[in-house]
Amino acid sequence: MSSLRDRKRVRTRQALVAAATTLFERDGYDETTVADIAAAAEIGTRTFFSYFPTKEEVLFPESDARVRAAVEAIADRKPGERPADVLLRALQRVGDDSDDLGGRLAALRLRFIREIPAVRGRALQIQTEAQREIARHLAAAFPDQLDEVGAAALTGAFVGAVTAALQVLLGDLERLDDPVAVQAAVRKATDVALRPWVS
Amino acid sequence: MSSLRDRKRVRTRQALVAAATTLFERDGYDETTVADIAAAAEIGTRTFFSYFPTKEEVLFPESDARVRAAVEAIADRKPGERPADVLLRALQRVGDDSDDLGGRLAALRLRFIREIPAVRGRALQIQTEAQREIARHLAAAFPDQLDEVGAAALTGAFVGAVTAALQVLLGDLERLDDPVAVQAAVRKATDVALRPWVS
DNA sequence: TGCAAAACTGCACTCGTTGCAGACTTGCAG
DNA sequence: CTGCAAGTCTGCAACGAGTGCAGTTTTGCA
Repeated sequence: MSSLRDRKRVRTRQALVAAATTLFERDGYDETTVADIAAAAEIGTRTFFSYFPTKEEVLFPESDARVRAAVEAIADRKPGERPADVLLRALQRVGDDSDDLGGRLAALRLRFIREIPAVRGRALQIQTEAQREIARHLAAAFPDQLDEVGAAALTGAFVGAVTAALQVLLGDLERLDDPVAVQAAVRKATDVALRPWVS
Repeated sequence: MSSLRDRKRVRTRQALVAAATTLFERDGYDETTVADIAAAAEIGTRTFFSYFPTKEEVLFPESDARVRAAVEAIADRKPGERPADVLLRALQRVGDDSDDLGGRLAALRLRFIREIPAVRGRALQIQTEAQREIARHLAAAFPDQLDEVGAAALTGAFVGAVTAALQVLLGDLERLDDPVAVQAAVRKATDVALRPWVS
């Protein structure tokens, strides 16, 4: 049961994300201090760190939602599908999921991943962890065809290909805040990167 | 020509890396402050930052050597080789190169990549940049068979596969400071990950 | 209503990192 | 060899992220 305590906690968390989004949009990442964000959400500076362990983290709330989507896709496999097919479907579902919350946060995230090393680093870490988690589930789903290492290699190849392609495609975009263009880039990246396996 | 100024600068830089290595081994990453490293190398704390932009960076001197090796391998291609063949050779050469300087720094690096988020993040960034550079050269080497996006996807797939496999294999190792075991893991990772392409 | 657990907060502190300004070195032209 | 311009080294002051601590408030539940 979600007690009052829990609901309040969720509300405060969302308030922090909202406040951070607005401030980041207006002033930029480095120019916005944690104290600013906390004040805008009407909590003490110290308390911010009981909701998010670092300043970057506020840009990645719900980073596990995508993983859950992929894991679901693996669970939904039909008999006879091969590992690569399942993985392909899982990653496509993750891509579709990327029209994130409202989009403002997502746009900021893309921008700061370009601009701020600390944010880029965190994003890469999250991706790496997600990738490992997916590989684990994939290995579990095909115990006779994949060991842990093989599953990791396969997943790494797919994710690496899509990510690298996407990076080039997004690099040419000047406006990251146009969801249509971003979505198109994501789709094209998966298409190009995974074409060799679809055949 | 390397003037006295330049030679001195190189020497100081090496002194910093050496001092950092020793201190990191003795006290750990977080417990060693930049001031400690600077003092051990007999320079002012402020001056440290004119040699390395951040504390992490001291763990990655010469991060471009590996890239240069790969680029060379691409340049050395024989007529008739296909992009995947060339890339394969390039990555194998990078792997062989990994019995780094003396090995102490390399062992520390592996350990801290596991333990310290900031170091892990930086390592991933460096890898991403290296990957892009390699992709650019690959695209330039095969202008009629690869565009920028395709080259990035191919490179991303290879590097992603090897990295993910390596991560699993190294995860099972308890002693990162045994160069033989690490080297074996690297070799096995490339073998497993790239087997599908070798056929 | 009362009390224990959990949450919130300010305070003081450490550390990485930066801007600034002054002192010192080196390279080179005369 | 002398002197000047450029490059280097340094301490100092400051800022922001992040943490441990201790005291206060709030909430859940008996």
